Amino acid sequence: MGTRRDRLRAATVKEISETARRILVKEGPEAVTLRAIARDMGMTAPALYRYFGSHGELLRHLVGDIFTELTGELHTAMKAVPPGDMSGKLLAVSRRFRHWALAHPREYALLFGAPVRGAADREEGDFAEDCARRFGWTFMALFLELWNKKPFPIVSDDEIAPALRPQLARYRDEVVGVDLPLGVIQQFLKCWIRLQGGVSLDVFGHLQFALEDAEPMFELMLAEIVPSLGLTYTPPARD
Amino acid sequence: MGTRRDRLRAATVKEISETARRILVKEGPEAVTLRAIARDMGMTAPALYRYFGSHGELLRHLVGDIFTELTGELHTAMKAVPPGDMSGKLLAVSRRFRHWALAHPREYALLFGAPVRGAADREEGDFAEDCARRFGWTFMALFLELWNKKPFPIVSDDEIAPALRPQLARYRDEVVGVDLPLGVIQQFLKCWIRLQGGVSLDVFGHLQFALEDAEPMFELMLAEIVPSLGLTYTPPARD
DNA sequence: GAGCTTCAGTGAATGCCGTTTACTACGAAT
DNA sequence: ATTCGTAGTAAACGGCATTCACTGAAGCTC
Repeated sequence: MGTRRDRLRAATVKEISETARRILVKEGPEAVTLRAIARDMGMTAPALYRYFGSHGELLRHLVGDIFTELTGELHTAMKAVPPGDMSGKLLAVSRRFRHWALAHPREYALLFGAPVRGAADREEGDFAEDCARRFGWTFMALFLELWNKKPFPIVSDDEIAPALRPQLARYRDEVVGVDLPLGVIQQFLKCWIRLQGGVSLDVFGHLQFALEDAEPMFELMLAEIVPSLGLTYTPPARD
Repeated sequence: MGTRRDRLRAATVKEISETARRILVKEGPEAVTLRAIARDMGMTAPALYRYFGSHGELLRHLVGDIFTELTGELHTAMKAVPPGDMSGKLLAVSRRFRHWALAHPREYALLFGAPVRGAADREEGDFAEDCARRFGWTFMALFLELWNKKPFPIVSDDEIAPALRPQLARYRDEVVGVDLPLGVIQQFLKCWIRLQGGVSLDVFGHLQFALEDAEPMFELMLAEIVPSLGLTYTPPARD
């Protein structure tokens, strides 16, 4: 498989990805056109069809790359914390997520914006889909570790809304694949929704009507979430 | 002002808006092109420049219309509740917001999606900007009414993050224009961020990795928010 | 090494798009 | 009745994704 042709091909795919990424960062998602990419590479647009079936497919590949990068960031942040310090890990991951999002708004929009673009027509067995799943796992794994090491308070199954139970059970069985009380899943989703919901509003500028810098509100949220998981909140380290 | 010409002109503007809206709903934001609108109206695209300075301006007008419609919806929901029932009002408005968002995902994306499109380059004194402000007021007014009628527990100014205080003060003075403890503003933002954050994730499909119907999670959120405002949560009425 | 195949890449074309320009036709105002 | 403002048009420009027929070179087979 290491034939010369294959290596050249892989190199070109990589160059396309990097070019697309550069355009995305510098000029925004709508500027990531086949022609622009080809122009930057000294090629013509139709040549890109040798590597990607369509503009959308290229974008989806880009989405996958970005998901992978983000996942890597989060793992890095987690590893920089002493293994036993679960509060530290959760805070580190959450803050790194927000930080990455604000530092890469174009990329964040592509990953988590409204799914109107061609980038969103993810299909089964999709590269981007896999990367997104791995990304989701990062948080889930952290929650599982926390639950295993030091169970946090949860509600019993019959305190969960009846309409919610089968959904949580399905997610647990099909995606998580670990035997857990439904309350753990519910708690995970509650936290994740607050976390990502807040970050999305911030990145998309929907808090600017009131706030120039939403970090204190984010910390306020963390200060509420973290104790609800039986952990202790610590303010961010000074820079 | 009531000249024949003006009336015809206003009618055409209205028809353009309606056509754009219809295309938005049926085929998504990227299909709302000048040519498509003109085609649907039996015109040619350049004619639309008699009414809007550019594609972006037309979209911004559309955004304004939709904001106004949404604001109207929320007011309607509020009026359907006995005037003294503050819990009822808050729940009604919140649920109606979510309901409208899920029933109008294309419109919601245009209003609250990632601000990449030409629709987002709002300028000062913009029509869309005004409508957005009025929309924001709907919730703020509800909060003010609640605070005046039955003050909810808030934190004192010195318990608020120092970096947050001037921002909250600025928002209070410049936008709200009412003398209030900063804690009220902070509480308002906390609630609003949770509310809109959750709805956005839901509408944009970012909860589908786990949930098919996120309503129970939304209700769970309301059941947490409402008591924090000194109100009592009531489950939604059966259909 | 000759001949055949595979494949990266091109150029031209199609049909979209926003926007500009020059032009026409008509209603209103003088 | 003439003038003027204006709604609308057609044609054009440049940009877009995509398709198709083609070229040329690298790789493989005998």
